Amino acid sequence: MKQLNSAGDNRHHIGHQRIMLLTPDRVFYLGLLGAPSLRKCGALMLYASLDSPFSLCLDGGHWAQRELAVVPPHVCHRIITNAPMIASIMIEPESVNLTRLPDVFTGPSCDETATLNRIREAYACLQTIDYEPRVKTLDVDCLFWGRALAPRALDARVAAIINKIRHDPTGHYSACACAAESGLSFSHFLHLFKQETGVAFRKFQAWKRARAMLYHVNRRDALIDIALDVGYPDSTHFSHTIRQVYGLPPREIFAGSRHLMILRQEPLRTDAWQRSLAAA
DNA sequence: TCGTGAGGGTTAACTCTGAG
DNA sequence: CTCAGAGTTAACCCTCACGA
Repeated sequence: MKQLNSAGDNRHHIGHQRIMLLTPDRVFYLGLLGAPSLRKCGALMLYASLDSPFSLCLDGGHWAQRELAVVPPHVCHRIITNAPMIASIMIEPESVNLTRLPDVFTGPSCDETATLNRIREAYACLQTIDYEPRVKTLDVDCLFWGRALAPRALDARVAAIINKIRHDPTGHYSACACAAESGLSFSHFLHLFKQETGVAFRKFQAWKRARAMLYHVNRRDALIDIALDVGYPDSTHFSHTIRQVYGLPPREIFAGSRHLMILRQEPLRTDAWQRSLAAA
């Protein structure tokens, strides 16, 4: 396994292993991008190039060439790259204190080169893993940002509902039932939920369900089976929603993910991983 | 047969306002 | 801070058609 460098251009370390780390609050993806049309994810997105820059268009605005870019949750965007692989990181906005994120997310004061190098180093480290370990959000945060990201303080009643959805995003939760469970009226629950999370209850649920698909992207079953497993009523609805969120039809996503290694849950332990955590 | 797209009706959810 | 009601919105669900 390779020892991680702490500085300098490390792009030569990154091989061709496609990898995705999945925790309930984070997705770290290194792999094919395809040619997505408009996409709109419910997570805070960070894209990082591995070699050549990519082009990004936010909310129908101007195209910009970038090596590193942040897209806020639920913002329509389009991304194009000629590079075979791209790195992307998704952070569930309700899981972090948005005012205490690393510089790259919060403002122009970020040292882009250093951040890019750190991300590339982290992915290079991930690529040295030769078995399927289990992942903890805390470990991955330390690897990528050098520290655990500060959690968001949410109203306990909203947090309880969010936690329930996090544990089973494929389930169906009516706002009415959730309100009753929280001891709130229907209208106040919806109001409080949006106030706390910044997103409407239904939108939140729809995103979590679309996100749950990621756990299945290297399966070879029929899409209808996967759609049903993820909680969609049929393949039509599945196809439509996934295309809206990821900008690609499910068939294309699954075709591009056949050789994707998926790491999930907890805890994750390798020599290189331990070294990088110790150095962080 | 399977995956996808489009259209239309239904209904749950959203937003706003006002009141206790 | 909480609740209730009314009007609006959009997600859901169903059906059908088309192409591979």
